[in-house]
Amino acid sequence: MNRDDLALLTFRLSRRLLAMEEPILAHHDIPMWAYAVLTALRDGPTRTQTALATAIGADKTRLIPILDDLQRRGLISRDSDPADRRVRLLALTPDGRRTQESIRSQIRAGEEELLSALPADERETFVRTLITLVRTTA
Amino acid sequence: MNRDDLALLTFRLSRRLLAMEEPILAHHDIPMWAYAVLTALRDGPTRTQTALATAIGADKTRLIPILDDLQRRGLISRDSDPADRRVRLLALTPDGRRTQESIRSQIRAGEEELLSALPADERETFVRTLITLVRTTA
DNA sequence: GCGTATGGTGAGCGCATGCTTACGATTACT
DNA sequence: AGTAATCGTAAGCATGCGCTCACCATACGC
Repeated sequence: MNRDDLALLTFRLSRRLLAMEEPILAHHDIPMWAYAVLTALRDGPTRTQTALATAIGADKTRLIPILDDLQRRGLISRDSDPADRRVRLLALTPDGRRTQESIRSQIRAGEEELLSALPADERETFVRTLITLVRTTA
Repeated sequence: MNRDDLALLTFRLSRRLLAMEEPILAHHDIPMWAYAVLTALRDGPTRTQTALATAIGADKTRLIPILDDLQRRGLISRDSDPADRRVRLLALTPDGRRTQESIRSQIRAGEEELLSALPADERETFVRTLITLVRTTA
């Protein structure tokens, strides 16, 4: 097979998908990394900012102002853990969850449109395999 | 479905695949964009550097030193088009083709290892769909 | 011949990011 | 009690990149 490398292919697709998301995120005034934070917290609170940074693939020192802004806007809560006062417990607020859901549904609509060109079984296989590969390479 | 967005997923996978490629490229002293150039030229010469930049998603002004270096190392040829002396005709040299093939086969080996965890039909569907989506979003 | 456009190139601005270092507060271990 | 490690934060360095502007050479249409 004479195809391009997976890195080049995923790099190109990633940039295009990010470009598709950009107007939606801009409309909510939420940068991409902030959205990644909201998305990561959707499944439940996170204990330690270090763990959150690792989960989303961001540098923890870069995360500080992002969390500051999300907290200031009332989209996340950031509490000291009584069990260990070094640690911050991070969670979505109801407002944060609503914002994340709103952005996600708009993004999802764009994804559905893009994926609609594919047979249903192929799109499902693609998404499932993508998730598997992200997990495998973690 | 409560999965992450495709942009976040492909962004993470892309970074990991690029990280997998990095030692291979470093060993050949070929930066990622230079490798993208060599890969793009594998299918045949390109007429205009502008077209090449567009094809690989790079800024044409960023391409200049990359092409300079590849040319200096004898991996590409860069000739003026007699039909239009503004234009550069770009092509792989035999050395460039060998270098691209060598890098590609090492990258491919790593990809095969990664993909080997998947059923054969799923990996083929994934790759084919990835290529389709890159084309669709161009 | 003139005006407009394109290709290639050089220079540079501003932003984002990976990474390092360091510090204070706190925890854990001996 | 002393030491080491961790968490969160601040500051900063170096690099890469998107993008703009400008210029020269060349091409094209009128």
